[in-house]
Amino acid sequence: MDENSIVSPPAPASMPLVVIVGATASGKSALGILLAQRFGGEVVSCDSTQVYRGFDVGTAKPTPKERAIVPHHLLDILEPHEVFTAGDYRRRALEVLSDLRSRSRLPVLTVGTGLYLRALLEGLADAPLRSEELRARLRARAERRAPGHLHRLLAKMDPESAARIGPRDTSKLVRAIEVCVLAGKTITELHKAGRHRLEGFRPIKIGLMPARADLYERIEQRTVEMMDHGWPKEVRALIARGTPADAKPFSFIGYREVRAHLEGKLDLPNAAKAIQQATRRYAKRQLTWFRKESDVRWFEGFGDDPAMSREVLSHIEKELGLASTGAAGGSS
RNA sequence: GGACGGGUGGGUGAGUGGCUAAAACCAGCAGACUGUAAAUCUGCCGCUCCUUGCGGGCUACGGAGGUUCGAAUCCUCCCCCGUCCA
Repeated sequence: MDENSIVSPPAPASMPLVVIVGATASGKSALGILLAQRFGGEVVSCDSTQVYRGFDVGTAKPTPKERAIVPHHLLDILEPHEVFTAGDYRRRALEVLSDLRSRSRLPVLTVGTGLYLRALLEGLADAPLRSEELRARLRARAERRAPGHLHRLLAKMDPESAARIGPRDTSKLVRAIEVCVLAGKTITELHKAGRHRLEGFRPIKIGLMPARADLYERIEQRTVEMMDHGWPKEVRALIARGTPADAKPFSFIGYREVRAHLEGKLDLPNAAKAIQQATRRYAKRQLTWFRKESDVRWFEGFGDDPAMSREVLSHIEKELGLASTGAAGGSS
């Protein structure tokens, strides 16, 4: 239960950890399965939406068939009403990694959520957890006062982060103030104090970067497929099961549109259009984040493209120090 | 054939003589982001030149002319779209 002392094996030897980053629909899942299969590994999802039980189609969660090929972790670990944060992800992922280490299985991280990966690899500052009460108070207060109130408030407590955060960025302002109030220190100070980064693992990061136009095309096509393959039915079932309308996963891309459609507020073609657009923008934000990620070996294509997966395989073999046995003909 | 209404930058759409390369929104592009991150927020967004500046030049509001120191805005003719009347 203690968040930083997950079992502490005596000086664990560095173990490889494969990390696959890429935008949504770039083929991470397929590649992850292939790599896990080939190198005796297991897939560890790093995705803020796939943790929710029952939200399958719209989150492009690996199917039962895929999950039968190779074990998957950190999928379906929460009920829809539960709150989950980057810190929670880190704790859960550390447990999984330590389990895989003890069984000598290669972890293969499929990463859609950049913040979660960073939280795992680089750690988080030693800052207080979120407080729903405080947040509610802050937001209520912000609504009563003139615009810019939170920003001015933060400027008094922590001028440095106030300078960094935009006056309209309520989410980040609230967190910065929350930290000050709860910790009695500024978020700036806490960040300077450092973070506990992941030890005992050697990340091998690969990135999927198909051409933008191809990615967008695939996003559009995949949205249509999801609509045809039971997305509305899934949402209807969730509602019937009594899932609260304000449950977090209902605000994920697509779920809000499908709901609106089921409620007769949006016709199917327009719902699909809205989803495709939101997904494209999301993919773009992911790429902005991943481009900054250090030490990523980028591959220009989709993860399920056979030619490309051969390239990735031989790259990983090299990284793992295995003799290149593939028909691809390993060379340097 | 006649009567109205309308044609504005990738889209929607404001703008009725100078403060307009032209509001706003969308799309697009780029970026920030250490605990709700599929979230939240920021910048750019006609072309071009340079000594990158609240800088210069060019092009632009269906087309062609005209009025005016000055026009997306006024006038004339033409083309196209919508509605209505024949």
